Amino acid sequence: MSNANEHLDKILLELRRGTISIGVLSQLYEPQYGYSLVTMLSEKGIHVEPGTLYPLLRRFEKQGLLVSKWDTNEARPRKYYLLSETGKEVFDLLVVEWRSIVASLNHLIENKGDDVDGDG
Amino acid sequence: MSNANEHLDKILLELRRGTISIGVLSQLYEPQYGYSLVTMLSEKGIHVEPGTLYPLLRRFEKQGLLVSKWDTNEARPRKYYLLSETGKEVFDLLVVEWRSIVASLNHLIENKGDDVDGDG
DNA sequence: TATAATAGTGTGCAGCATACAATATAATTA
DNA sequence: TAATTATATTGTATGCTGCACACTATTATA
Repeated sequence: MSNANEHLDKILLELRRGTISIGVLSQLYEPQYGYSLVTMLSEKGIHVEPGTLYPLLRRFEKQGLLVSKWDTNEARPRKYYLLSETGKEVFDLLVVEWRSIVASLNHLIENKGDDVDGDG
Repeated sequence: MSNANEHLDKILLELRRGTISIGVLSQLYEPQYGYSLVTMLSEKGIHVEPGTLYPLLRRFEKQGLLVSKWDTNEARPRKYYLLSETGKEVFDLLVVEWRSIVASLNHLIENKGDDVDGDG
């Protein structure tokens, strides 16, 4: 008990979840394949499990946010994903909303509980 | 089709989800009751459904992050929630991680897909 | 009676994590 | 050469968590 970290991990899990989509989409202005995304995002501080990423990529493709094509010229066949036009629109809007969320959250965090209101 | 907004909404839903916890906890350095949190957070840009908040508050209390007490002196009985010591620890750590996530995400967003590496 | 304030519950659905399976290549060893 | 291991690469199935939505319940007030 008193293991604050356990609860932390759970909340963080939830917190990171939503950020995966935006992280993945951000990297697909140029074609990438799943495996490269996993390692690349990991290097940049976004840890994504393969078992999370692959279904995500497929879902996004199904939704029309991504397009894919197999490259069988290389040693091993790789499935490259790329943002569609719709995907770019979605990503742009997503970024706008993301910034708004970050702003709201930061505001809350900075005046944590301090009940500041100008109308006194 | 081509309704980018539908997919956007889904991703945004996921994105906001994780932020609810941190938003709620941030407001509980001083006692608040559920209903006031809903309206207060809403004013500050974090929309939370009552059906989301109440279970969340109870879960957090069960996890020891919050403590609660009924105030029956006022007109209607209100259940006030407040951060416990553990809750404060968790919140502090949460903020640290949150900032880290924001930094990573912002970095990805800014160099979206531009494969910039200094070793080139 | 109707409405607002306040708290609570139950169900459904989405989606990540975990673990697992499958294939192909490259490197290692016997 | 053959068997073994490691790595690259994609994929699937199941379980758990938790939000959204819709709903119920209670009390105060008009």
